[in-house]
Amino acid sequence: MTKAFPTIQDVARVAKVSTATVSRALSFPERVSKETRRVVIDAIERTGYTVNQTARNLRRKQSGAIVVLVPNLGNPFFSKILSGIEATASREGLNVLIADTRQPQVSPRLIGEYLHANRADGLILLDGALRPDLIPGAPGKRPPIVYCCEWNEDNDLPSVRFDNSGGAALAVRHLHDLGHRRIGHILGPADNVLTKEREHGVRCTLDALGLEARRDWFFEGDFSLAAGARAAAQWLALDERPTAVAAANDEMACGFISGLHRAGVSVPDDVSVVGFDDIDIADQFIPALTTVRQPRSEIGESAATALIERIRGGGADAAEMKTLAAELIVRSSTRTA
Amino acid sequence: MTKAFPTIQDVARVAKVSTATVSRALSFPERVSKETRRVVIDAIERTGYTVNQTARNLRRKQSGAIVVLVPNLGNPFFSKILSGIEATASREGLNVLIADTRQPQVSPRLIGEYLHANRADGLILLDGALRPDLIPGAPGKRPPIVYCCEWNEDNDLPSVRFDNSGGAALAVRHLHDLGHRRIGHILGPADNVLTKEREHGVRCTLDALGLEARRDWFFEGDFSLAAGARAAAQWLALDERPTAVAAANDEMACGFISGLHRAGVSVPDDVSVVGFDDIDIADQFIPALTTVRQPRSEIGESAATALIERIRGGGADAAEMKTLAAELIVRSSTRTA
DNA sequence: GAAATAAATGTAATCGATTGCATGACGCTG
DNA sequence: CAGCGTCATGCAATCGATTACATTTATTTC
Repeated sequence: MTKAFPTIQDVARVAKVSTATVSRALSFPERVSKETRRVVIDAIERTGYTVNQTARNLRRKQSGAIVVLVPNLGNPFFSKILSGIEATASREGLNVLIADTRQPQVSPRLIGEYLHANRADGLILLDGALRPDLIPGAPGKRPPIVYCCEWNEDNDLPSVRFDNSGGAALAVRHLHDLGHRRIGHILGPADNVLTKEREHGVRCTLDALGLEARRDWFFEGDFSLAAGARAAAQWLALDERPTAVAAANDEMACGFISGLHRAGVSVPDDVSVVGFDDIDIADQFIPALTTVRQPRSEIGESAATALIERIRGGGADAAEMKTLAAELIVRSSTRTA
Repeated sequence: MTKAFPTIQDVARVAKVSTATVSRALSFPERVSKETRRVVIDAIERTGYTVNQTARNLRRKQSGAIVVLVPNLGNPFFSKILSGIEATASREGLNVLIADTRQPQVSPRLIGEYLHANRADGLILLDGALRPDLIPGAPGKRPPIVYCCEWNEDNDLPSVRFDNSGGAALAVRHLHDLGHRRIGHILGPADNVLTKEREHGVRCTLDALGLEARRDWFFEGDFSLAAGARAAAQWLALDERPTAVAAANDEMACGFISGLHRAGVSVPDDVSVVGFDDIDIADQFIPALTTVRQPRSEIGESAATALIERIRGGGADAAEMKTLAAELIVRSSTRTA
C-alpha cells in the first residue's frame, strides 16, 4: 500500500530542484538561497522524508556511531556511565552501540570488526583488559579510542579516569581523622587496574600517616557482595582486628557489613567501614554508607566528549589522560574510634 | 602509509575473480565451486578484508542493528535486561543501539527516525509510555517492534512481560501464610502499567483471602528509594498500622526498611516487608530482602528472540504476548505475625 | 555598460557491496 | 551430435546520498 520510504529523489522532484540542492539544503543551509531552503524544507515535510543514514554513511565514509565495550552490562556500576556517554553522543547526533566483552562470542576478531572504520567512528573501552593495540589490521587507519574508568598500562591510549588513589587516600585519612589507627582494606580483583590504584592509595596514605599496613588486614576480593561477606568471615577470625576497613567498592563494603551484622558485630559501633563508588543504594543502606563518590555520569560524558573531539578533530592520537576528582561522602558507617 | 581498508575489489583482484564471486563466496558459499571458495578465502586473509557493513546494508536495505529504547539508562533494573538483549542480538549478528528516552533531545521525531527502515531493523521498547503507533510515517513499512517488561494498553503491539499481578499475589499470599492479616502496599508511579498490574494483583489477592484493602495502607510511590522512605514516614504516622507491607519494587522496600530502622522500628520483628524484582543488593541488604524475583536476563533474551523472529520472518505483526512467571524468594525481611 | 567576481544550482561520478541477467562450460539424453 | 538443463562465473545496474566540477545567474567594480 504505502510506498517505500521517500528518498532524496522524491524530495527533489517535489521541490523541483536537483538532489544536490536538497542535500546541500540539509548539510549546508547557508549554501542555498533562502527561498530554495524554504521550498526544500517544505517538500521534506510534505513527503515525510528522513535521510537514509546508511547511504549517507557510505558516501561520507563514516558510520555515525560509536561503540562502547562494557565488561559486564549487568553490572549497575556501568549503567550510569553508559547513560552519560549516551547523553553526550546523542546530543552530538551519534548512535551508541554497545557490546558486552564478557560474552563468549565477542572475540578479538569481532572487536577488529568494530574497529573497521565503516562500522564505528570511535570506540570507548570500559574494560581495561582489552588491548586494541594488539588487534591486527591497519593501525594507521584505526578510529579513535578512549578508555573510560579503566585503562591498560601497556599502551598509552587516551583515557578518562577517576582519581582512584586519591579517593582511597580520602577514605583512609577520614578514618584516621576519626581516630582509627588500625585500618584494613578489602581489595578488588587481582588483575584489575582499579584494584591496584586503590590499594596503592591506601598503602601510601597509611605510610604517610605512619600506620602499619598489615598483611592480614588486606582482604582479597573481587568487587562482589559475596567477597565482602568473605572478608567479614576473615575479619571475624582474626586475633587482632582492624577497627576500620576501607573497601575497594561499595558492594564489598555492603557485603562486609552484612556479614558482620549476621555475626552480631555492629557497624559503625564495632568497626567503621568506608566504601568506594557511591552506588545508589549506599545512601539507604543500613547504616548509610560513608563512601568515596565518583561522578559516574560525568565520566561518561567526559569520555564521550574526548572521543568526539578526536573523531571530529581527525588524527592526533596523542596519549592524553584526564583525571576526575573523587569526593568523600560521610554518612553513618564510620564513627570515632 | 597504510592504504585505506581493503574492499571487495581488492579481494577480487587478488583472487582473480569478479567481485560478484567474492560476494557469493561470502554470502552463499554453496553457490561457488570448492576451488574458488578456497581461492577467495585465501585472498580475504591475505588482504585482511572485512565487509563494509554500511555498503552491504545500503544494498540489502537493512541496517543490521536493533534499537533499544530505555526510559532511564542509569537505572540498574534495566541493565540486566539490556544484557540479555545484547547477548541474544550479538549471537544473531545484530548490533544493539541504545537510546535513553528520558533524554530531552529524544523527541518523537527522533524515534521516528529510528523507525526508518534503514536505521534499525527492529525496535525493543522498555518504556511503556512510548506509543510508536502514534508516530506518523509509513506504518505499513514499520520495522517490527516488541515491548519488553512494560507495554501500552492502547495498542496491541507484541510484548514480553513478567507476570506482575501473579508475582504480587505470591507476595501477599506469603504474608498471609505467615499469619499477617493487616497488609499494606507501596505503589509505583501512578501512570505506570507495572504499578497497575502489581496493585491489581495485591488487591485481588487480598480480596480472595477476605482481607481488607485499606486506603491508608496503600502508599504512593515512584519506585525510588526516597519513596520508600516517605512511605515509612506515613506508616509511622498511622494509628492502625499494617503488620506487613508488600512494596512494588525492591528499592522502595529498602527505602522503607531504612526509614523504619532510623525510627527504631525493626524489620522483620515489627513489620514484615516483601519487595519486588530481586535486585542484586536484595540478598545482602539488612535484613536480606524477601522478594519476588523476575528473570531479567531471560526477559531480555526472550524479547530479542521475539523481535528477531519478526525481523527474519517478515510481516506477521500479529499481536502476541509472552508472559514469564515470577518466583518468590523468601529471605529474612518477613516472619510470622 | 562590460568585465570580473561571487553565489546558486545542476550534472554526474562516487562510496562498496549485492544481485538480476547473460554467458560459457559441461554433461546428459534421445 | 543437436538440444537442453545445470552449474559457475562475469557484467553492469543498483541501493541513496554526497560532492567535485561545470554551468548559469546575480552582483560588484571600474
